[in-house]
Amino acid sequence: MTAAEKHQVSRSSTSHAGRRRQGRAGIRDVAAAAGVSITTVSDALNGKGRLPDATRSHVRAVADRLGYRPSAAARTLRTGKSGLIGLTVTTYGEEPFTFTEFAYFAEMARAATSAALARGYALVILPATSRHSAFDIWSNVALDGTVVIDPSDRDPLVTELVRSGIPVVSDGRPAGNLPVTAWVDNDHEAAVRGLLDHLAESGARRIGLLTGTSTDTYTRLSTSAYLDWCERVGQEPVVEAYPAHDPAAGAVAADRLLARPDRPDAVYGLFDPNGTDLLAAARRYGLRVPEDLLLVCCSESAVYAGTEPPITTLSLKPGRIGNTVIQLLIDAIEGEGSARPVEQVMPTDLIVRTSSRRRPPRTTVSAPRGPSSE
Amino acid sequence: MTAAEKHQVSRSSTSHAGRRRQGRAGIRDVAAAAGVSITTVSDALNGKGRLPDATRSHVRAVADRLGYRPSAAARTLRTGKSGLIGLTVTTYGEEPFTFTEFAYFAEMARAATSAALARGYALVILPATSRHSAFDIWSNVALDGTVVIDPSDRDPLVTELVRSGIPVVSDGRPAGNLPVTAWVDNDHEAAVRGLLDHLAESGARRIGLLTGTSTDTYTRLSTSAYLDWCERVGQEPVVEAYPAHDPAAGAVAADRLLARPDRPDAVYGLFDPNGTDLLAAARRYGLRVPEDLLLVCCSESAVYAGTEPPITTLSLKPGRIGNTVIQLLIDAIEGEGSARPVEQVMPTDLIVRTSSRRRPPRTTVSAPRGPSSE
DNA sequence: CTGAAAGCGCTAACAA
DNA sequence: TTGTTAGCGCTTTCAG
Repeated sequence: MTAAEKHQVSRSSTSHAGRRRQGRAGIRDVAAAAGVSITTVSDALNGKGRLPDATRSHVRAVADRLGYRPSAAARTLRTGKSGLIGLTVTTYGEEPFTFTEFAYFAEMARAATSAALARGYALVILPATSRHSAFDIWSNVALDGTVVIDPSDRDPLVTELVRSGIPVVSDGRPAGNLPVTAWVDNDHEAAVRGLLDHLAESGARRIGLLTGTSTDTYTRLSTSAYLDWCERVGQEPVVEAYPAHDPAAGAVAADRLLARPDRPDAVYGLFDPNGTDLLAAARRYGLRVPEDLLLVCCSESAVYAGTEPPITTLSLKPGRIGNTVIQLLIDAIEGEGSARPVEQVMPTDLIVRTSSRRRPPRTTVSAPRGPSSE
Repeated sequence: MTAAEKHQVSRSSTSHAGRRRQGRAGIRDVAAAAGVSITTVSDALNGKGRLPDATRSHVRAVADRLGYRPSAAARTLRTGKSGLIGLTVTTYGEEPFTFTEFAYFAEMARAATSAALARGYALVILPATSRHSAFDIWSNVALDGTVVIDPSDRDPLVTELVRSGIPVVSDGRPAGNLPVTAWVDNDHEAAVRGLLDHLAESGARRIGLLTGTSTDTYTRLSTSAYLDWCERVGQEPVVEAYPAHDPAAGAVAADRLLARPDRPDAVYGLFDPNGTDLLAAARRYGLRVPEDLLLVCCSESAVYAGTEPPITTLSLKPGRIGNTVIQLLIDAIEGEGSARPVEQVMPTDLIVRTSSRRRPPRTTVSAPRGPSSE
């Protein structure tokens, strides 16, 4: 084969003598078909350079006709940006993504996905551990940045990511002094204080706490805020703790709390299922809610609007958090690494429902009671 | 600069004369530091070739010491595999991922993520539409395959993906004759027949259906199975339909169904929130469940185990579906495209609870009733 | 305004 | 057994 022949062949096909006819059209194919250079094709398609509109639209038409799709891999290699953001939850160990269990994760992830997409990025769901299966999936995907939900103390994953130079933003303030790029968290202490005040205003004399045995920041901050509040108002703390991972344990702990001799007349439950469990326990002990027992739990679940009675919840606004996390991360990615970490504390929402109102409005009580209590 | 000098420089640094000192170590840096060639480094790290164990471990040690992370982008470009699988839900329009609303998506996505990770792939969450923001995010990420949940008729996204040669597996059978690589779906007709039989066995004389107004496959198949069943047993159909997207409409429809002159003594609701809505409606009309009204709805939500009374649900087993979808997709990706499409129909589970049992067992009734009925 | 050429970092033939 | 070389498909200076 002469040089000329070779040249001709590599023009019409994709370089290697004539084979690989089935593969998608490449940028050279488009260039050849449009009668321009590959540079012009690239510029035309990316809106770079200053080509005449005629050339631009011609190239686009040809590309369309050939069904040309630029190779993301090549673009990533060349530009160093993949448009991909990792998302992981490290709290609850191996199993990837616990969003089934907690509405918080679902909403947070949804908002984060949405926010990322709006800025041209996509989320990749990754496992909590660095070494998952045979080979490390983390280093198999080109990430522009990573969101870590609830990083644990001295999380090795975070450390490694940061060391390898990729921005990391965490949902939940990092516990040890993890070198995250930025973090977003709720003001858990203010939230607990606020809701305890609300319960006290509703007439609570002795407020109990249903908390977890683990040492994550959320549990720790919330519990100590409760203890501080008790000390401030001079109430003896009434606390039951259980391993939050275990859903069955929650029901038992709820029961235990209401079985105590110093039974509280109001309870705050830190975790999503606590409301249901407490309500069931109250029913078993013949306690009316809210007359005999005021109830609040931290949850994003919609079910608490429909229980009997509806239960007051503390919402952490996970959607807002997910969105903020993504904004900070993308800012860091695109801002060429702006040195000092950003910390953002966000407010919570107490959604007050019947379970924590001492006197529910007459109207809603009498109307539905008619047909239901036969 | 002489050729020799140039050679020397490009050995010690990363190719271009001495600059770019801050970037992560590349494969050449490792090769230089270990005193071997880059091929040897590549082989040692990937377990390819047949190097002496000494070399292998030496190279690994050096790579570790330098904090070497291989470039996923380069690997992807070279090998043509990214290890990335797209995940999208097209049913409910623009908004990416509706997993907040339906426990089905959450569980399906969780299982899919887990299954993919176990085989060395990660999931990327992508929007339903091809043209999302300014530029097309779909063509900005290198995908080895895609999972599409509930593709709509002649989905342009699916068509385009398939045309560009990437395997697509759908959760839910494709409606038009979309050219998906494979699909997985429940046997919705058998499920509906089974649950109607169950209701009839529990004593139902007139079973109503709460369905949707949209024409997706699930709604269509379930509704027609209901109508067929009615015809077979000689019951006049009692149907109320509402736009399933609108949560408020569901409650209204539930109410309408129980307000009819030909009020059913049993109801099946096709969508997740129907159980709660029907229960509320029943209460409003003074109907006891299950004594006056038998209830079943299709849902993955755990709340139905805790309602008063617990409600029988039809589970589509989304976890199993998510897992199967991923297996089929990865098989297609790694199996070099095995021609003919694979169709997989999977069974459902009817989780029978109090709401559809005419006579609940004595034991579970008397024990808890003690403390609760003061 | 357009084209040629140089790689991005890696893997896989092919040589040595 | 190890090293050399040729690209994967694209973007981006830098000449024309």
